[in-house]
Amino acid sequence: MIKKDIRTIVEKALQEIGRARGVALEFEGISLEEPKRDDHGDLSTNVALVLAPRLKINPRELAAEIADRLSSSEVFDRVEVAGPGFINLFLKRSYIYSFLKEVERRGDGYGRSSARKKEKIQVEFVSANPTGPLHVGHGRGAAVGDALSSILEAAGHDVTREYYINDVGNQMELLGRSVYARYMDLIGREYPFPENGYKGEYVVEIAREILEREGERFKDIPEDEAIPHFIDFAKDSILDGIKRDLEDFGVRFDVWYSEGELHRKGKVDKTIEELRAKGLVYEKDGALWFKSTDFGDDKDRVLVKADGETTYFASDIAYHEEKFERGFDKVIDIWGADHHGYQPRMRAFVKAIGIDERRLSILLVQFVTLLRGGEKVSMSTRAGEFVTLREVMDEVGRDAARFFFLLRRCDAPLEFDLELAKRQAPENPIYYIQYAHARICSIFALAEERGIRIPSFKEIDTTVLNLKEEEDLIKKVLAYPEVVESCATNLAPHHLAFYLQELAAMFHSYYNSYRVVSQHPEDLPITLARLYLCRCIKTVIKNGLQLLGVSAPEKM
RNA sequence: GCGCCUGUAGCUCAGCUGGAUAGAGCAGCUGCCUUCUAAGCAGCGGGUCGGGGGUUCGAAUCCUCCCAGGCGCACCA
Repeated sequence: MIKKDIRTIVEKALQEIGRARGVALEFEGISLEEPKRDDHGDLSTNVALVLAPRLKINPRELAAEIADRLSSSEVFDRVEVAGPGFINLFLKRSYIYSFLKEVERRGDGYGRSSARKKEKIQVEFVSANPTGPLHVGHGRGAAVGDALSSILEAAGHDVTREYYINDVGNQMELLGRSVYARYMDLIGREYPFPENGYKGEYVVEIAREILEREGERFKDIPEDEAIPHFIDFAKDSILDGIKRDLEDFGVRFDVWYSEGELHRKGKVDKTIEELRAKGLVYEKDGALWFKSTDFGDDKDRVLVKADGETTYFASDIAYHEEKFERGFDKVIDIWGADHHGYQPRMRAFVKAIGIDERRLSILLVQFVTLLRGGEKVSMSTRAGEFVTLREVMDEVGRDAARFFFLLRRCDAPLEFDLELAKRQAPENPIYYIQYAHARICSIFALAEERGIRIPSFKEIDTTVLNLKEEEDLIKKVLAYPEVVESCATNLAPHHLAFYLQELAAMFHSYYNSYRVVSQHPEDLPITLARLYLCRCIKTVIKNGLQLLGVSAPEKM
């Protein structure tokens, strides 16, 4: 808010100078940011450094000229030129503090904005095959995808959360056979367990469930006739479990998109035909290939195998084409890092159908290493020994799980210490933020007990908030909308987690040094102003945690 | 071999759309609960930003080469 305001003022000054010199000066490529050091002002800009070469004058000279014009504005206390030509802007306290009324006015909506250009964005995430329960890695993808979606919504976009279900093909076949084998086992028949079959305990449970419901009626039905039943039953059962896990994890999808459906309505064939019409496919060794190398991939890819079956890639490109056909301006895929090799071929396809590549973003989420008291918990998908999202949620709770997943940049591997995540101790970062919120709530409880209502902006005198700590807190609170915006443009939800930690740290420190609710009646103006400040902090923490999918408890 | 990701404090990591003296948490040590929640606060120590070269007024950030680790390189999904 403040930054936008100031930017406009600086732009105006530039225009004036440009006009005087007969050159068009634009703000593009220029930074306006909060310096780390206080003596560099509330905001600092490098305009002069960037534009001076274009005017062929000394940066400091240009800086002085700009500073001179800026100082006529009443929002600045003073404007200084420093270093090689930075312009440091010192804002009037009254000007900064006046923005605090926005926090009250917007309330739960503080931090939400209407984007300059509202985009229709699809975020596809998790999309785990319905061949087994979600594991921790999927959990990370779910937390990141959901938080990112919420952030994009807050930034004013129209977001669709989507899960793509690979419900056809070899893997489903293998799943069905695995369950079938376990079923035969249960009724005492000899049947070889498929090679590379799904060995997890859940497969046995599904077989047992079928036995309970359907009895031994598959005993004498030919294998080929029986297996489709097993596939369908297993798929539905696992998918139900996945949906339940995600729901309990607080992740809700707008669309569950079935790969089978894509085939049934002929979209896969259609996409292949389109490529054929463009001369981008060819036959070799009995298979049909897409010339992805024409678009930067390092080898061509098979769309239809020699046995006539289409590949996973074929349906995936059909799906992606349809995403754009459905009118999404931007498509964001969140993949496990093991799929990164897939990126060039998908991008190749997008380019092949003439879509601006920038409309597709692919976020790679790195692996999660689980630790228990510093020791690695071993996981092997192969052997069916992986820790499920459900187990982690049950052990550490939903809030801690979600928060831990969001605490790292998503393309960096994550170490998740289960002991730490559930410890109710200061070294656990999740409680730190929630605790700040709860503390504010309890301050409010005390105030009300003393008959002091939590004031609105017009009931306070902001000039009594003259402590350095208060000023810093206010600036931090006012920076929140920009943080949300930056998370949205950078597709980086972890920034919000860090911001909230910083805000909580500033609050805790303030809380320990100063009293909000004073015992002395003559301090009422200060009490009211501080209560209002707390109210703003509380709003930001609550709104921020909500975007991350973490609760903001009133008591802890 | 090729490609992608990563390399920052003892550990886990921010910072990387270039900005002015590189940050946080944890671990270690020292203090703080008759006052709004000690799940908290204050203080102390800790760094050749993997290495070399380059671009720039300015590089942890951009380019390049090298080194180390992870992952991927199917007519599997």
